[in-house]
Amino acid sequence: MSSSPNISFVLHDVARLLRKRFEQRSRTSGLTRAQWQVLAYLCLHGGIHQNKLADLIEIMPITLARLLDKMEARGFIERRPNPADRRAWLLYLTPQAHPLLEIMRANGQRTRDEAFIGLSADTQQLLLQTLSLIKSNLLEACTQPAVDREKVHG
Amino acid sequence: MSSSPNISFVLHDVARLLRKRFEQRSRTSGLTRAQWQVLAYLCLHGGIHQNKLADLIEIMPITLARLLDKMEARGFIERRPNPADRRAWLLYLTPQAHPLLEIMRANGQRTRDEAFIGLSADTQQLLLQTLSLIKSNLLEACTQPAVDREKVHG
DNA sequence: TGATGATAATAAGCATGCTCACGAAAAGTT
DNA sequence: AACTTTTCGTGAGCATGCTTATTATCATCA
Repeated sequence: MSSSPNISFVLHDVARLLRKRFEQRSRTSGLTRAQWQVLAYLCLHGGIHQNKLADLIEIMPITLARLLDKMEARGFIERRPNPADRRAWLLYLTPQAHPLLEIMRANGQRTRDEAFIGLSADTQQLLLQTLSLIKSNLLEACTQPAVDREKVHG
Repeated sequence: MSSSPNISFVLHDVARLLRKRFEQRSRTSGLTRAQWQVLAYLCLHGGIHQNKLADLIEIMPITLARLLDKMEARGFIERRPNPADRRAWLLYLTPQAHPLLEIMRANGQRTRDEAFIGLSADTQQLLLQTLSLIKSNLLEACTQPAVDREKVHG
């Protein structure tokens, strides 16, 4: 690491702060960032399986299962049995989830507005492109074994 | 959220994947990303207090305390008593931490190399500048109260 | 049909981040 | 000196992410 700030650390900090700010805003609404992401995807893909949804969001199925447990307990989503495959659930938003969509969307937008002060539309566009490329590089890399250096003096 | 991918979600994904890939690489070395960050800062600031270090890394002091517990148990750092202030510890790397610095630096560099395939040096530089600006916006924003919208129909 | 393998969801257990709360010690005030 | 406030570190408890392992069900093929 050079003396200039490490881009990975900064990126990590930004992600953490975005989440923190979003959740400061959404505390009374009762949805966290991760739960809101699930809700947003589920809104577009009603009736999806858990593993498919986990694939879309790119998290581990078990991570999604835990999120869904909480959201189901709060009445925002439901798991309907799938007659064609008794292993899999079909996921749906409940009616009471719909008012939240608008609120969460607005909270996300406000958080982004705060975060992007001083950035031109072009810069934001470029940022999105750059991040998308990095994400696709990393998704590819993560599927390949990573050879660690030996413990000491490898 | 429009139909185009939300920049916050992508940013969050990239941070998560960077951490995942780094830790795939570092598994046998026994240091996680967060612990490596602590080690890197501590290398530059031997003798610092916990709260000061937490401030530098911009995490909550309690989060740092937990990290230090583990790193102390593994013999990578030590907390020395501070005769001038019995509340505060003075933090130091141990000698056996030093070989790890090089290994972790190399792992970080390799992870970044994988992540930044296809990005020009200029684009990387711009990315760093952009992220730094966003981070500073968010640090500012987080200090101010966030007014939530009312629960429903606010 | 019966064994074998793949897939859906979850369990167990860990790491890291947070909020809230607390005790001990220092610093400031009267 | 005594009281109040601030600061340092940590405990408790939660959320989200991971790896690894398990159970139930489905799919395949001999």
